[in-house]
Amino acid sequence: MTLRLELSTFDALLRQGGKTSPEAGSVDALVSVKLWENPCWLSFRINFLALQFNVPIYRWIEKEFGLQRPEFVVLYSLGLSDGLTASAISASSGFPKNTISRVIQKLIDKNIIRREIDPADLRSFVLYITDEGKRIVDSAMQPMVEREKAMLSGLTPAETLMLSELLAKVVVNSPVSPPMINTEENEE
Amino acid sequence: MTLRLELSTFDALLRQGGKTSPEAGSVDALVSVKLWENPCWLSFRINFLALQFNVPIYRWIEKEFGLQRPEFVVLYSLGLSDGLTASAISASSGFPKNTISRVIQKLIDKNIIRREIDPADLRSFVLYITDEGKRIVDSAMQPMVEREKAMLSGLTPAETLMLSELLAKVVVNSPVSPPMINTEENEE
DNA sequence: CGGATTTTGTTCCGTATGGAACTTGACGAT
DNA sequence: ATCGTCAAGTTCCATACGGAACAAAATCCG
Repeated sequence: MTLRLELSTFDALLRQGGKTSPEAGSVDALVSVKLWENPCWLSFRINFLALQFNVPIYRWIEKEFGLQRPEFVVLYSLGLSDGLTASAISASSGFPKNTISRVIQKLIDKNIIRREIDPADLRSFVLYITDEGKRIVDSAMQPMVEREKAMLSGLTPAETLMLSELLAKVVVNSPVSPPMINTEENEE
Repeated sequence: MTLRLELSTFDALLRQGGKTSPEAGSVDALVSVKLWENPCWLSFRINFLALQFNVPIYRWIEKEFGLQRPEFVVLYSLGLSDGLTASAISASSGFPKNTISRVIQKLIDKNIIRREIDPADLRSFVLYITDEGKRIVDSAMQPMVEREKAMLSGLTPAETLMLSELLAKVVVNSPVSPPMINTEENEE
């Protein structure tokens, strides 16, 4: 139990990182607290930004194409890399296998994707996007990119590039399938 | 309609930002594609990291304290800033009001938070964390911070500080309650 | 080879979730 | 004042979600 949690000045610095504009009147009071006085600054900022992107985008996609989030995730994945298996999509997206499976059925019924047996492995299927599916992904792409641009509009190009690099580094480095090792006490 | 979407080399640069290690054998194939060949690099990286943090942490919290995500979010919010209203928590967390409302009831039943009438506004209640609630937040804090540290372990302190600043800047700048303006076509 | 183990995808089922309608109180205008 | 509008919370309800158990095929290994 050599582990010690010290609230160093550097941690405080991290937490308050970027608190350049002291007024910052634009942001909600509680959001301010969660931004600047939060030991878990990373997870708040990440989750906040994820919501900021997802909620409007997926609401729009639902209204526009009648597809809900996991459906579109599968479609988008195939748009990026056609010919995937269900488990590959599940692994990369974080949705459990059964959700992906259910959603694949729906997409096949809607004639948005297509499924072929993999002769090499009779358990799994290979999924392909149809023309209709391609059309949907294409017309959804621009609003999504625009939304990202809007979110990044406060950064300079250099800062944006830096952010991109740092996030990628964290993703690559991030321990895969984190087992959430039982920290200290494990009384069951 | 002066808006034009050009795939400049800078966009490509952004997308591939930080692709320093060409081998990068550790990361899943589809994850690689979504990282490096994705027009929506921001949303993927953000969502991926959010999952990377949330899934193990909330699984652990559920097992350890019997609280599910929105319950803990309410509790955590009060831990950061006691004496909030339901709507403030809803706004800052992104969960809809009814979910927060339901969850508050549960937490009151479990004697983890407490509710008082706001004499200034008879519609709303002010919420306070109880000693039991404080105890839970305190013992959950360390694993959460540890998880963040683990995720950031690939960055130098300087890079971590930079990431903190950039994320904060994006959060502050991010358009509040994005209306998802109907981009171009709006045929209904 | 042949039985144990792992992997892929599906089905079952209880429950958490969020949209919509509703109640009650605050507020603003004429 | 009183009406119309808005804001805070609650309730209702359909459904999307994910854990767990499952069938079938592949893989491992003696």
